[in-house]
Amino acid sequence: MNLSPVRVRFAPSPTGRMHLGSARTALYDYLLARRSAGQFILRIEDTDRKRFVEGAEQELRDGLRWLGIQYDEGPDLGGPYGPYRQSERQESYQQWAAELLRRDQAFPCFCSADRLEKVRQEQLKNKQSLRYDGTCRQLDPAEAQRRIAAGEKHVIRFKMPYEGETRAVDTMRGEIVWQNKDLDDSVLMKSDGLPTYHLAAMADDYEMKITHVIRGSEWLSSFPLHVNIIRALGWPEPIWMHLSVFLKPSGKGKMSKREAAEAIKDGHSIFVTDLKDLGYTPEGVLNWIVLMGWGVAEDDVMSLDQMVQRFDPTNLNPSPAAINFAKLDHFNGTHIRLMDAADLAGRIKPFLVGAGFSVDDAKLLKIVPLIRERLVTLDDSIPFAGFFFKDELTPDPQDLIAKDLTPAQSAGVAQTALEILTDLPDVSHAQAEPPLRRFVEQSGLQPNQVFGILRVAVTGQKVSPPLFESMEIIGREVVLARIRRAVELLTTF
RNA sequence: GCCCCCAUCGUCUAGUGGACUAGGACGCAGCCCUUUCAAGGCUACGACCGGGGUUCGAAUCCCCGUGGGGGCACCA
Repeated sequence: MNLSPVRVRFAPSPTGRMHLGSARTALYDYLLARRSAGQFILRIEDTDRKRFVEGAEQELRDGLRWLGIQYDEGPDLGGPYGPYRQSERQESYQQWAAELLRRDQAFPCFCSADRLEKVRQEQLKNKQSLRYDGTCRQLDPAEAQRRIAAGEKHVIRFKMPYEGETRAVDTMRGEIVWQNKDLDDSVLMKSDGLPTYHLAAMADDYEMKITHVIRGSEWLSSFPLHVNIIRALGWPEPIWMHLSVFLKPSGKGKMSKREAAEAIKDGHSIFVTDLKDLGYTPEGVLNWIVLMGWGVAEDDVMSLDQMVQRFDPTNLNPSPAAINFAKLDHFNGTHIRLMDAADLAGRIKPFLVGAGFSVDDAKLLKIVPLIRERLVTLDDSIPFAGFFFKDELTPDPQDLIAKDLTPAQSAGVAQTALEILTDLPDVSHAQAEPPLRRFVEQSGLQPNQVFGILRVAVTGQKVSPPLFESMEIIGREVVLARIRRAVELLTTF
């Protein structure tokens, strides 16, 4: 691929939450920019005042920051081509619209919403394609001028050629050809004086010197409009890539609101900040989404930097991809296992604190190696490490009874173990294991019967990190107290 | 109804005319390891949508079907 520096932009509209599709587009933008030592720009497309959502831009920025996708220019950072919010660039759009009018590549349209709707119904009835019928395109320019001067409400539409064809290249798909007769005279400037995406995005891309446009495939249908606007104004054309959409897990249809809610019920989510709260790591999420639409032959576990090294946009896959949360779990667990203890401890701590535990850092650092390979999400640290920070445990007495043993027999086992441990200077792994193993052998019991009782006694749960390592961290006094308590529970069962 | 895009294991994908007995990953199943749960190791199962061409040779190129997806707003 060509490695001369690119300028790419991630241009979301602040109309909702940041989802996986956006994150992946931003990631590809970032990878391409870094790979070529170019710039990655964040631009906010807020020309729709009706759909504006307060806080959406903040969530976008938080999401990007959390993922580690850093932009070089943006609304909060500034940059040489600002402002980076479309609402702050209105004069520019008005000028370009005027220029299009001057070049006879656009026309004012006075059609009312009512009339347009009637036309649409008619077309629907006649099974025709749904598009503007060209009424105002025929208007005498002087007449149109008079009506504008008189203050009549109007929009500006692009004058799409009636004949011939439009050709444009998408790097993932090659050349695409449209018959101009199938194309529409789309609105460029709304009657409120604000531009539509079509004009605003093209003008910004031109003024911000964007070289590569990476966007969702939902833009494929307005692709010919966009290249025609660019060509009408004589601007240089960027290189285009239209990314496939994400399909719901079943593979049938794209992610919907309903499906998003379904995922949340399942302990997953398609929203970036939710994933963070659920205990997913940026590494895991990034590794997961980078591979949806792009493939590597082998070694698919990658850090962001490794992705930068390997990313090749000519290898992107244009077909839609079904979301697979099991794979997110896999990548998240894998990256957790790759972290060093201090790093992981720092990430786990907020989850433990959030669950109400007061966390001792030194202790947590010792716990981390024990639980690291058991975590799928950071959130899993709560069941695996919580008991280390509890003052008192109340195990279910039922759980203290070993398989094939009576409560009384189980109590006897616990009592013997308690005596063995009491005689020891400490309950370190090295000190505690040999005598307890000897006890298992002499008693003729199964290891899991003895250790099972102790596990529940010491950790309060049937599933836990390794027993001896856990006891060592918990410490002699607490371990003995907990086993004593278990004996009590079993004898009064 | 119209326009456009897409098509390899259940899923994400590698594959750019001969190196394909179609590779990897997830999941699933089995085994090993093991005091629980994991992790790890090994093994198994599993795909070129269909039909026509082009070619000595096609998963790969072309056409047609079929299936899937996106769009057809004064939303992005």
